[in-house]
Parts: sequence; C-alpha cells; structure tokens
Amino acid sequence: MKVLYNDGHVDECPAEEELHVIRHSAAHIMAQAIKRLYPEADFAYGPATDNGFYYDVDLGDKKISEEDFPAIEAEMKKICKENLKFTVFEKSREEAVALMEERGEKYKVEHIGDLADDARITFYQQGEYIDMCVGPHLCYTKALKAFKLTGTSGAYWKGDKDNKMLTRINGVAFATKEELEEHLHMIEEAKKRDHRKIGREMDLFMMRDEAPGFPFFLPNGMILKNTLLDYWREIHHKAGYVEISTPLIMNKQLWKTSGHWDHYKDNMYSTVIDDEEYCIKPMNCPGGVLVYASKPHSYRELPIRAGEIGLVHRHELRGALHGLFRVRCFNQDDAHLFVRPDQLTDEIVGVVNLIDSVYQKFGFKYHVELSTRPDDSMGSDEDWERAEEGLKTALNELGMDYEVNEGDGAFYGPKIDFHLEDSLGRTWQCGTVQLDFQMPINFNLEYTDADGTKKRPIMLHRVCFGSVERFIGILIEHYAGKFPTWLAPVQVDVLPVSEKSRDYAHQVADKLDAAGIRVKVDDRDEKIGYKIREARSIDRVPYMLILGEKEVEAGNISVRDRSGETVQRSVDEFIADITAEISERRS
RNA sequence: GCCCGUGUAGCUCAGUAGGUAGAGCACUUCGUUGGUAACGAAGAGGUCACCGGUUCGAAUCCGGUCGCGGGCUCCA
Repeated sequence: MKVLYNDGHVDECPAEEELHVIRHSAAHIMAQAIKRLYPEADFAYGPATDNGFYYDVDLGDKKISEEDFPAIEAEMKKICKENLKFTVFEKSREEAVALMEERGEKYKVEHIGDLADDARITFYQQGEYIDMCVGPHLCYTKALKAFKLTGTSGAYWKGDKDNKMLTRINGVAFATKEELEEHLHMIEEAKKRDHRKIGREMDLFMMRDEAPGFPFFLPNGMILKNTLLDYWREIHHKAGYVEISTPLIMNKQLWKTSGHWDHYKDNMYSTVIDDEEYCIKPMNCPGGVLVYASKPHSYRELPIRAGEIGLVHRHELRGALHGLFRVRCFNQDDAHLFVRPDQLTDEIVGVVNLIDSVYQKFGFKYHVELSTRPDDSMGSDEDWERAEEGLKTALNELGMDYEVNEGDGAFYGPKIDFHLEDSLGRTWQCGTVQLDFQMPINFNLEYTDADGTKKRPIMLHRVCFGSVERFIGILIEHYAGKFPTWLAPVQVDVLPVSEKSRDYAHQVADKLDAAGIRVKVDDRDEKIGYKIREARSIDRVPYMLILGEKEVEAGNISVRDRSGETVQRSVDEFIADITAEISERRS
C-alpha cells in the first residue's frame, strides 16, 4: 500500500503500519464529513487506536449522538467515492498559527503552542479539509474501504479534568469489509463473555441499587473465591509468607501518621466511635506496619513476608464503577515485606516471579508498567530515585519488557503494575509491587543489625490478584464461565434420564460428594435434552453424568464432557480421574 | 465528578398519537417417564427506578434524584 509521508514523498508502507495509516486517515475523513455537516465543529485530537480511530470535537451548542451516525457515515462514504487526493505541506510556526486561526481551529492553535520549538509543522489536505498532522496518510480517500462509527463519549481536552469536555466520536476501520465484519462479530461474541452477564447466569455475584459498587457474593461465587484463596495460601506458604489479619476500622491518627489522611482522604470512608474519628481502611499497609512495630526485630528475621487478605473500602467516583472490575470494597491479596537493603532486589524478583507464575497458571496475557513519582507524593527526591532504581534493577535482571507510566506511582513510592485484559481488550491493573521508604520512616520501623545498631527496613507492598473481585471478573471473562474443573462451582451435574434412574443418580452423587467433589443432581421432571442444555449453557459444568436405565442396569455411568464427548465409565474410575484433575489444578 | 445514552415482571425485551400494562424464558401446579442443546397445559407474578410538575387523565411529556451502560478523569 502506497502512503504519503510528511516530506511529500510517496512510498510503500511497511505492512505492520498499514492499518494505522488507514485508521488515522479515517479520522481525517470523518472530520471532513463532520465539518461538512456541522460547519461550527472545532477539532482537537484525532488519532488512530487499536482497532480504529476517534476524533475529539467541540460542537458548541450542537450535539452529535449515535442517531446522527448514518448521516456522517454516508458523508464519509461520499468523500471516499469522490476519491480526493491527500496532499501535504509544511508551514512555519507563524504561518501555521495564522492558517489555523483563519479556519477557526482554536484547539489546533493551542496545540501548535505546545509543540517543541524546532518541531516541523505539517498539514495534510484532502479536498477542502486541512488538518495539522505528522502523517503519514493514504494517497487517495478511495483507499479507505471499511469503517464504521461505533459510539460517542465525552473526553477532556488534553485529558485534563479541569479542561473543557469535548465530544469523542469513535470508529473502527479495517483494510477490507470482511475484516471489519469479522471484528464486529468478534465484539458481539466478546459481549457474551461479560462477567456481569455470566455472573448473573451462574449465580456467582450480584449488584443491588441499595449498595452501588459493593458486590454481593452468592454461594457459587464464594466457592470460586474461596478456591482461589486456597490456591493463594498454598503458593504463599511455599514462598515463605505468613498470614495476618488487621482491623477494618482504625483511628484517624493512624491514617495521619501513615500519610493516607493527607494524600487519600477523598477516597476514605470514616465514622465516629465514642466521639473519636475513625477511618475504614482503604489500604492494608498501616495495619501491617503496626504488626511489625509491635515488637523488636533482628536482621536475622528479615525478610518478613506478611500476607493479608484484607477487605478495603474506597470511595470511587460513581461514574467509574464497573461490575467487579471497579468497586468500592474489595479484598486485596496483600502482603507487606520488610527487607534489608541487601535483600531488596532478590525480594522484588521473587514477587515478580510469583505474580508471573500465577498469571501463567491461568494463561493470562499481561503487560507491565513502571509507575513513577506522582505530583502528590511524600518523601525525599533521593528516596524516590533510589526506589525507582530498585524496581528498574529488578525488572532488568528479569529481562522483562515494560512501559514507563510517568507520575502514576502511589503517594509513598513507585510501583511495578501488571495489567490484564478483559474480553473486550480493555486492560485493568491487577498485580503490583510497590517500593516504600516512607512508611518505615513515618512509623519509625527498625531492626537490629549484626553490629548491634538500629537500621531502617525497606517495605514492599505487593498483590498478585490485585483485587480478588477484579481478578474473578477477569477469570470469568477469560474462561467465559467455563472454569477449569478445580475452580468450577459445580464440578459434576448428575442428570437422571427419568424418574426410574433418580435413586441411582442420588446414590452416584452421594459417592462423589463423599469424595469431596462438588456435585449437583438435576432430578427435575424435565427431558434429558433440556437438562443438558441448561447444564452447559447456564451452569457451564465441566462434567455431566447421564444416568438412565441402561446405566442402572450396567452399574456404570455415562460421562459427558464440555466437548460433548460421552464415554461409559465406572464411578470409581471417574472419581479417581476427576480427583487427580482437581488436586493438580489442571487447566 | 464530567459527557452521552438508558431505567417496564427474576431474565431478555414489546408497549404505536398521553386513556391506570404485554410476550418469551424462568417460577408454581397438573399431565407426561422422556436417552445427549428447549414435552404439553394451566396458574401466579409489575404502585412501569424514585420524587415533583403539566394534564380531566402520565409507563408515555417536563424537571430533579438515584441506578445502570459506553467513555473521560481516577484507580486494585
């Protein structure tokens, strides 16, 4: 595919960049269409995205909603059909400002002001539409063949909540109509995996208007949660962790000492007890610190790795709430490590490896970010530099790829974040390792070193799942509710064909139950096809036992797995196999 | 918190021009004893999110509140 670069030359585009160019050009063509239909439209940023593009636009008093999409798409198609030629030209800063002012593009004028002094300022033009852009772009509008507008939303100018909110119009674009159709179909399929939908169908959890952002876990969801925590306890015990539990409510003075009151109070719930102010913990660390500080420590004891499944409450903005992914109370699979400086890198590496092993267990794709010092932070520059260096050293030692997320660290220290994908490809922060010099200072934590002097330990905060609730949401979408047997709330559904095999079904189920298998009997007065349908599409059980007169007579069972394959087996054989599958936590 | 959209039975959704509500599934009962993705019939179930306004009359129109959805901001 030939594209137009911003120095004016036309060249073959590297294959891996083609879609990006198509999508970016689609944004320009959409802007042109909108400008034709809404002359007052003032455009801000309009980049390509993973599957498409968007343009942020200020429409003054006018509004664009999805109802207007057919008209905009029709105009875009018309522009494509006109087969306008893309051209490019460069301007000096003054000329650029003059051009954009003349065309009433105030956001572009502001953007020019933000560009580096030596930046080349180039403009792409197709037909009457001119846009400041570094390109490259398609050569002709006809080269855009497959696109669709997908929605509108609000977006702050330059991503700053103190700025004006613009209208963002999103679209998707592909090289061919077939790929576009395939993508739209994929999105439809992905929506069926939504954890909110599956959570309801499988009776895992529920939300109520009476408690927005505070999930209710139902019996099936509790099995899932507890099974995950059993796994967590096992691997943490092996990795040398101990477990503690600290109070949900602690007095306000503690949160002042920790720094939470100064840096996090907008997110904290509080209450009054005996006329004194108390806070509901938004994080577990101060509790963990009090446990450490409760007695003297020797250098020989370190590192101390104290785990805590801690329920935290945070006042999240209601517009941010999202199923189990963003809630107002959640369990962190937390741990605080108190380490000597010479142990730091090894401990970070150990934590990162532990998190990686958990994600591999479930087959998750993830990416890593190193988040650095935020504006609102505590502590000295030197400590922050040391801390950021410490995390980088560990990541480099592991040979791990990571992005740097400037200014996104915790107020007490920088962090390594692990981001997992949901069914629609949105990413959510789950695991994190945070390095903290501040909390040990604020609480005057010490250990006695080999030479008898008092030293300050370094503190690591870390989670693997992150939020157990969020992790469960990701798991539900990852497996589309078809959990591996060890996690499945119902592992075996026993389906008698008729009343004649009902007693036998209960006998078999009792035997499985005695072997510790999570089993259910569907002895309703329904036909076998109906029961199978429900067991696979609603309960999503790994195994069904189909028991009719044939099995009663033979004294065996028919085992139907998720693929629909059915085999005749003895009950004992089946119990032996499924027990092994569960205890090995096979995926 | 901000922008847009939205809120009718447990779930998925109809409800045309304002005249106090419907379907399918689920549920209950009865019949049916059925062999690998929906057996038949009957019944029960809703102050149409909430508050206020317009109107002789509001699920329907208007305002506010709350919830939910897609984003932004923020975050595990």
